[in-house]
Amino acid sequence: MTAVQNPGKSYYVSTPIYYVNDRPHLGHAYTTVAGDVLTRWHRQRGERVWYLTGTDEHGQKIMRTAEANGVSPQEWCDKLVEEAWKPLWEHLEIANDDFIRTTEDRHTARVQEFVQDLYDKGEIYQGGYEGPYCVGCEEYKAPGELLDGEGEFAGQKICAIHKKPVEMLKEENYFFKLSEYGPKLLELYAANPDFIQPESARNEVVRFVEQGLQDLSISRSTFDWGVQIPWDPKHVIYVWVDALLNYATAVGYGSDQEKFESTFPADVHLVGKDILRFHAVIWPAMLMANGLPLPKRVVANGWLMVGGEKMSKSNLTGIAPQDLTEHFGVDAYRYYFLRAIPFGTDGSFSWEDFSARYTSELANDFGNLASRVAAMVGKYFDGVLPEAKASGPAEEALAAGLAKAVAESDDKIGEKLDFAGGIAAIFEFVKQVNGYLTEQEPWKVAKDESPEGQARLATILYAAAESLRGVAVLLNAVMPRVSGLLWDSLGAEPVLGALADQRIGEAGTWGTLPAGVTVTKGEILFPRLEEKK
RNA sequence: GGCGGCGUAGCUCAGCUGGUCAGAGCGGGGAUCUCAUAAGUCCCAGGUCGGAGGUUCGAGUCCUCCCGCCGCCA
Repeated sequence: MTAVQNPGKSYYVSTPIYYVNDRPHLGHAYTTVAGDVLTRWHRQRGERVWYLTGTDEHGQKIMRTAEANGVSPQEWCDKLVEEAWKPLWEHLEIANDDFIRTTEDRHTARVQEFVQDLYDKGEIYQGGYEGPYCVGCEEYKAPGELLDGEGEFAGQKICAIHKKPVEMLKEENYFFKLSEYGPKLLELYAANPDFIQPESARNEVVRFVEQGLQDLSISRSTFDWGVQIPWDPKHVIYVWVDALLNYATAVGYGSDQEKFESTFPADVHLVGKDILRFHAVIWPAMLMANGLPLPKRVVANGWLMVGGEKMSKSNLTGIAPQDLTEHFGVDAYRYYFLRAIPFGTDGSFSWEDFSARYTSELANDFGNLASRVAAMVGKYFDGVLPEAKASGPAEEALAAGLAKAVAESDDKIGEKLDFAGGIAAIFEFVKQVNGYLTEQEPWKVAKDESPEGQARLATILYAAAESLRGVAVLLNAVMPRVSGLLWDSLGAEPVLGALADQRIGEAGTWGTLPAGVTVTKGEILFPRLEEKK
């Protein structure tokens, strides 16, 4: 990690600028939840944070989809954004600071300025182009990467990704001198090995750039759903150039310099593997061309495999996030994908695995722990958390376990974006607390009515409750609602303040939860799942 | 067609530069506590490490070929 150069700068994370051609699916939600956990974590470190998401609404594909549905492109986007995208993020408790739409004036005006700047600097020139074009990909294809059509498309060339016929297009286009940035990009990758993650993705990008870059066609004149080229309004700006700029326009580029300087560039651009190249090649080249600072990291997450069926932009499965949250709940949903699949690698998901982890990890290990501790404080101390006056080695071991969980999860979640590893560290501690209770047997100690026995009982239950306090703080970023329930159950808020305000750095400070708080049993954290389905 | 990568216990996966590397979690089986969401804790896995050769004193761990997946490129 490099030292912070601008102390007042926000930790800035973006989701991909999602193409709003259709409703969001599991893959979109996976990336967005990851970014939400990452930013919530950094907020709990006490940092200034900016979490951006938004939608890419231009391009031929959207135009045609809208046409097919008998509405204007803008109406189509409005409907999807308002009825599907924004509601899903609310549903999943995504705490984004902004939601930018590329059809908004604050974006389009700045995009024109940016492109005009490049034009004025000689980074853009006019040229002609003719070739096979895939509407699905929104890009020209090299003849060699096309497949021969079969069945209804027999005799035609089809796109290898979309399996649909390509069209021969001829355009007078404007080109960005991307080819000149190959060496600089390779230098960037070499000087910053972490710029692209994971490593497998990085290697592919490096190899791609090493083979030599072509100049990028950045205008289209065959349709008009886009941002006009300022000096030649017959053209609209290539949708990806338009879209990528959201990461700058949304944080004040060209309009609010103070905001821009305190936010830009991004610390982390989260992307799917399919759009990695746009973010790791074109985007930094665009910024270099206009003398703007480059993002710190572009991190690609892997594919989710469902029952062996891979999901992708062009192969949507029928699974909506709501199909899962309905059964498992939002908190468990947020937890599951990050816990079960190492971030950055492809991973398979199944209903059965989700169900198994829910029952074993969330309900039995974690939820039940909270339940048994609250029940005992209620039963033996009338719900008033007693003081720990007889601590010993067992309690020291617990405190050390919590400190370790804090350190490990902070490094893994907050720095390495290893959500699975970080969550595992927290749950190892949960397991340790269960083991502690089994060894200490407070239910037996409770029968010893001597002062020593009662002091020991008080100490055990205090230690268990204090452990849960730490767990609530650490899990808040991942499962805000349930962690809040636990926080309430511990009676912590009146004395310690809101859960979201608890600092990660202090989460391991043993003895933070003061004796005397009112512990209540409260709502079951993770109810057992219904047998159905 | 060229180049990554993958194929390890029922399931999901760890196994860096070759010699406790045959593992973890879950499921399953057994024991045990009883505070708790019939939850907790402890014990039990003998799987030809995709297949066939080869290098080596010794190979999931290196080489060759083959089979099956996946990605990038052409």
